[in-house]
Amino acid sequence: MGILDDCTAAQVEAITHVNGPLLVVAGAGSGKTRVITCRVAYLIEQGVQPWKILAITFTNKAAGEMKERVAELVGTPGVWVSTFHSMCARMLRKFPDAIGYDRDFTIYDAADSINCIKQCMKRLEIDTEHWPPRGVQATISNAKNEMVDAEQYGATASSYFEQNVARIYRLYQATLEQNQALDFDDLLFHVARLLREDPSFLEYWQNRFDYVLIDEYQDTNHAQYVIAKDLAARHRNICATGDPDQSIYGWRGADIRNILEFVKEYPDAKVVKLEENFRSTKYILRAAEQVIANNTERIDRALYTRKEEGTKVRLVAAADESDEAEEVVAQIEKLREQGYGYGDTAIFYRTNFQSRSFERVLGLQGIPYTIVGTVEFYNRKEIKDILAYLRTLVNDRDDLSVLRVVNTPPRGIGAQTRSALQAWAREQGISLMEAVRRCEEIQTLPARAIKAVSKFKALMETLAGLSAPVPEIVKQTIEATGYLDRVMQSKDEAKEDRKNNLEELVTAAARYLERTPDGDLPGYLEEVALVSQIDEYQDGDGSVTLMTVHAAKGLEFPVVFVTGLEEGLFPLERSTDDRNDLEEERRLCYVAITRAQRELFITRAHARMRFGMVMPAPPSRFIDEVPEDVTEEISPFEGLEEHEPIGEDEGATPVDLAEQGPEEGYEVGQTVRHPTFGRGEVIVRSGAGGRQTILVRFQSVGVKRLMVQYAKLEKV
DNA sequence: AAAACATACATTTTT
DNA sequence: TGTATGTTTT
Repeated sequence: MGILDDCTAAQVEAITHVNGPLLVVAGAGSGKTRVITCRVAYLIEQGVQPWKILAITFTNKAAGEMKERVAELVGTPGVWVSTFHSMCARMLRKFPDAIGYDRDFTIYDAADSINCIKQCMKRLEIDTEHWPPRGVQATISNAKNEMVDAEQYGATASSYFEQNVARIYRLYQATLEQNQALDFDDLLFHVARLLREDPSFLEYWQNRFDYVLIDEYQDTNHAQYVIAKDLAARHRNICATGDPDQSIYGWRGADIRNILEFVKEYPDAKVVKLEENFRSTKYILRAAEQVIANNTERIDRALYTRKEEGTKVRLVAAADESDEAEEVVAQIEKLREQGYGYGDTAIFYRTNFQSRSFERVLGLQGIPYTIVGTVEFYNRKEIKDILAYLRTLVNDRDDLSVLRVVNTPPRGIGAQTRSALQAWAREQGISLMEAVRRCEEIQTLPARAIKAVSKFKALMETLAGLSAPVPEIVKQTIEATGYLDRVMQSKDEAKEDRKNNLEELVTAAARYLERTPDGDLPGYLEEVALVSQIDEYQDGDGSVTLMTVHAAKGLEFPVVFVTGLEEGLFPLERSTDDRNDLEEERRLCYVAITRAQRELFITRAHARMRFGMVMPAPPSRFIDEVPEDVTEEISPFEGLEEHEPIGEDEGATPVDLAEQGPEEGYEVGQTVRHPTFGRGEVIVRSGAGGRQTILVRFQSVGVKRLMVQYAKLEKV
């Protein structure tokens, strides 16, 4: 089986271009990832040593899949395939001295980072109410992505906010160093900086790779751009692939210009365009094209497919989010009659909170479903607690983690004692754990506290002394610390869940060891810190997949529901003012549509519960941008045979459809009276005839959803 | 130190 | 609406 079998001429051109810069501009569904994979295999076949090839992907999942496929194609492992973040972590662990760190530094995730910033703000006596640490973190993160360090930031800070951020940034950075910790942005920033400032670091890594390939180049930020460019500068064998229309990470510092200006950077670059789509039917592709055509910041392209026309894009307008979910489920059931399984189906939404209504209805109907990344496993309290123990074992200078575990579960080291420990550590210029070790020297501590702290110290020494495989260490930590006992003794309603999560953590460690037989605790912690939501996703278990549009990047499904197409939600309200933001929302919509292979539904609700209040939701402008000749409207409730009546009026007889003319219906603004709810105003209506549903805001009980044919309403 | 109670706030999107 | 965090009470 040859590498180039089944490839189009354009694909072959991209795969076989051996020397010099190469840009592959590829539309959605054009087999871009396959091209990169084949190219890597081809290079090896041409005699390039596998370990001289570096391929950078967007997620760890994509990296794993690519590695596997290359091994299948040429039977050679050894290609370095990873994400920017994982790659940088490995580079820094190789030369930790270059940044003045230990080899076993800790990686802080976003939550740790915010936590740390919060503490810095408290120390600086900066009001965390007025300036949320989350916002400060985002500002610092952006600066790092632009490779602006704390000093530079301070030098250019003009507003009062910026000046305060500069102070926080400085202390935050100093704290990170003291804790031997790096946040996500540091991983990139330090590597990018070292490549520029440290000649030996630059030389080592430039010589290490002959070929550098970067997938999803449209989503690289400035630091990533610098890293890719500098790594490839010696051999100039850089291959970037991407689709400007799928750039959806601008808010994270991704700079679409990186791909748009690739040819300026490399004037001799070969550019290959892949315009044939192998994924979607004609109707779906037309819809996607017409939507994205409304963007101005783009390279005009003509995508085409040789696939059939297919089914038209179905537009569904539901009454509210519950109705939307019910309608989606009804359509899923209907498609099953046509041979589609649950596993063929994906439900996409703009924001995570929208998953709730779908979860509820799917659960109620007993339909198997998988949510990709809502309450992330590694964000759960019990998991973070145990991970903090493990981090402490690897790097005991990480005060943040030590502080987290020192009295978890409670062991008599209260707030007083903790403050005393912290103060003394600061005074002595030592880490918190060092202060724990020397607690007997602290004059201000009462004997009882010293006893408790000493016990903690002994516990940590026991754990640190374990030389066992990673899953065993995790298990020991959960048990020896008394954490599990504490959970089981508590009256916490979720204690069984917590126990299961802790067991799952041991299993996860075992899986890690299987993948990485020589893996150790530091390696496990690094992997845990850098897993993404999508990395956990496994298809093929026959369940409906729920995820945000962002998470859907790179995936495809036979049946796709793009939900919540409402002004203010998709596009998101805060993105509608700025044209660039709006265009990114539109690209996001384009990404969502182009995930669909055969059946595409675009749904919306007339009203949606937000912040506990029902808000009217006008249709998204993106719906108008889908041409009418590729769409088909589905009236609500179609296919839903048994719709539960609202209220207890079991005896109500359905009104014959024909008997109820449009003049019988309710209009928005109509005042009505209900036997139990009293007076109210119609705020939303949907459906027609006997199946008309209205939302009524009652003076006494708030908003209720009523079906006109069942509710005993009278017009006032 | 833990439970009971109160209130604030959330909705971008993620490595 | 639901969760997360803080405050009071025991």
